[in-house]
Amino acid sequence: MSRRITMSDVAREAGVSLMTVSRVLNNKGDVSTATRQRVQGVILRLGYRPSEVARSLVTRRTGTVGLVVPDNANPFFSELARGVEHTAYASGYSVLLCNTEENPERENAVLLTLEDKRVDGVILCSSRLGSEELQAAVSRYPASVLVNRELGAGQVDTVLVDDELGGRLATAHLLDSGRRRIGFLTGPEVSWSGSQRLKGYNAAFADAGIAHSSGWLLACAPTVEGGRSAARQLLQAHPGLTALLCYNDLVAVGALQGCADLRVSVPSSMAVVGFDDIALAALVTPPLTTCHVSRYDVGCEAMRSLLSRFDGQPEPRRVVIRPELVVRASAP
Amino acid sequence: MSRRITMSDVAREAGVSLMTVSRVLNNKGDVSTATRQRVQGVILRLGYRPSEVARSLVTRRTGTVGLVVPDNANPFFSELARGVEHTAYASGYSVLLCNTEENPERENAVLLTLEDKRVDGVILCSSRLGSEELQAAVSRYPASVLVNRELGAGQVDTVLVDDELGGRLATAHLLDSGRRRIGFLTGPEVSWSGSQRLKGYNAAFADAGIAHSSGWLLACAPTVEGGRSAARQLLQAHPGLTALLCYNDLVAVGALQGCADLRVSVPSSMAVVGFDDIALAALVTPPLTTCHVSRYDVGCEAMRSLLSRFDGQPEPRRVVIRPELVVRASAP
DNA sequence: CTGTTAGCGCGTTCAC
DNA sequence: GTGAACGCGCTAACAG
Repeated sequence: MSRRITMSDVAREAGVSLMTVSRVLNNKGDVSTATRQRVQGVILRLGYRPSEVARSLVTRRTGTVGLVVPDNANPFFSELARGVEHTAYASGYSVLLCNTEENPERENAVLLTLEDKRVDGVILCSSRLGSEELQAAVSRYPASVLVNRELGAGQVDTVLVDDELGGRLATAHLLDSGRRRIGFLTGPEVSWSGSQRLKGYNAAFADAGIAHSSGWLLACAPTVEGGRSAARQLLQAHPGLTALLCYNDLVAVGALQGCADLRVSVPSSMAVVGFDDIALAALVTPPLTTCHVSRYDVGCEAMRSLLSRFDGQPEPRRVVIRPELVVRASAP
Repeated sequence: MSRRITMSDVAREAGVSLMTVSRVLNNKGDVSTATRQRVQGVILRLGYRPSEVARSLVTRRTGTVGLVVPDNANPFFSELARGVEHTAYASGYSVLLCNTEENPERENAVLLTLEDKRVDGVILCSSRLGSEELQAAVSRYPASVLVNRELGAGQVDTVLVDDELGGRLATAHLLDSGRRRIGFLTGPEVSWSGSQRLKGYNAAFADAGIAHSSGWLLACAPTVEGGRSAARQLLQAHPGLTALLCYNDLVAVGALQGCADLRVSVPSSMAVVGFDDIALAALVTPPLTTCHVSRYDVGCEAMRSLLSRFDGQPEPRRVVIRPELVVRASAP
């Protein structure tokens, strides 16, 4: 590769100074129409492209935001990423994608990288970090948004799914349909959203004045396999259960399989409810009853919070997205 | 936010010159153990983090690669992105994620942005650009890899799925099972992989010495909805078809729905075969026969090609990934 | 072993 | 309307 064209190449070729080139590029100051057109001609002819690296060094803005997710292969986050990228692109921002692979050390490492790259902001999803660690982390960026995680009292921009409401809706639906012994595959033990859904689960039982047992709860990996093995384990320990609430749709699909393994038929003997309403949910057999959440919208909102900060808005935004129960055959 | 700590802050605090700090940071040159430890102490105490943007300006390397995909919400690309990111991370690179949304203008726009950001390389997936345009585009980066797309003769790094083989395997399997009138939902008209699979489809018929009709082909959007409506349209136009080969698994799931709409039962009256073997494929009813391709591996290989270029390897790599037919109930 | 001098490519003062 | 200086934060040559 030959040396890249620089601003001075353009300036020399057009017979003007660096300043004039800079001015036409940024539409700043007054430049006579004649020289402006001449400069623009040279820029096109030479195929000159200003270096964002050099520009960032002086403007102290990179036009880049970091997106940190546990796993981009999980449909929840890949769709969220789409929303982030779409909104970012519309405002001229780029997105650095980082997977933590559910590993806190790696989460810290990618956050350091993003700091080194001087991103203008960070969108941190489902962080597995402790509160102090997280607080310290977010304070190192010009702006940051937490998704699926709360911290302090309105100190930091946040986009949340109202998981407590979701857990309550799902549980209430099951109770309404006459199921009273409802198991709950709660996902990763440290999961914020999992604990929120558990609150909703407990609240629904309390609302209905029905007793339940903590033995009906079981943590699991947030995957199909995690759901399958956990469902088997829970159903064997508690054969009297008549429904399974699941951390997310992947776990619910696994639960479906676990039920099949044990010759438990869904929904006649066992109702299964998921969370998220990923594409899969409507397509498995039986189709999943689940809490619908538009993760594309979650991504858009998160990016929008960053943008409003970039625009000078001083107060943190707090967006709460309400899930809606979608009733399908797995829990009619 | 207060001013960031810079190298001169560290130098002043440690009582040394900028160069010495730089040297301990990069483990270059010789520094006495005493001063090295003193400097490292100051760095930790101040929480200093070198600016990658300043460093990039002088080293002319950003430690960042661009990943351009049609749609990160498509499982194929989100898993590929995971592979790219994993391999990149292991070698200290970051990934800028860009969606083209199947729009050539947007594809050109994101490629310009990546050029402006001075990425060290680009991974361009399923490009919809014309050959000349594409040639011009890739030549603007220090390194680039094409995925799911060929260009020239071994001029550029390439990772391909052997889609012709896949099309042949799938079609031959259907012919072997006694199905002779096989429709093909070919996906987007400009799709490279679609046209390759069509070659395999034609080749399998030729191998078997069986006649087929171009009326059995129909283009469609690469989505569930696209597959559903296309399947209905094709089956109504050609009621004699006994099998449907589909551009990808999403289209195949749509085809399953289209068959259900028309009261055509799968697999007894109609066999359906997909491509890619996304998670969904094994979970729908009936489970999909499909061509398995590890898109995670595709992503890893693409990034590996970039890395070998960064390491000075002059010859382009060409990786061909062979799909494997996974036989399930939709086409036994 | 350590410091000094130059830039990397661009925007931001000021003058003219 | 235009240009000459300077600096953003850091590394690559040279000195010493």
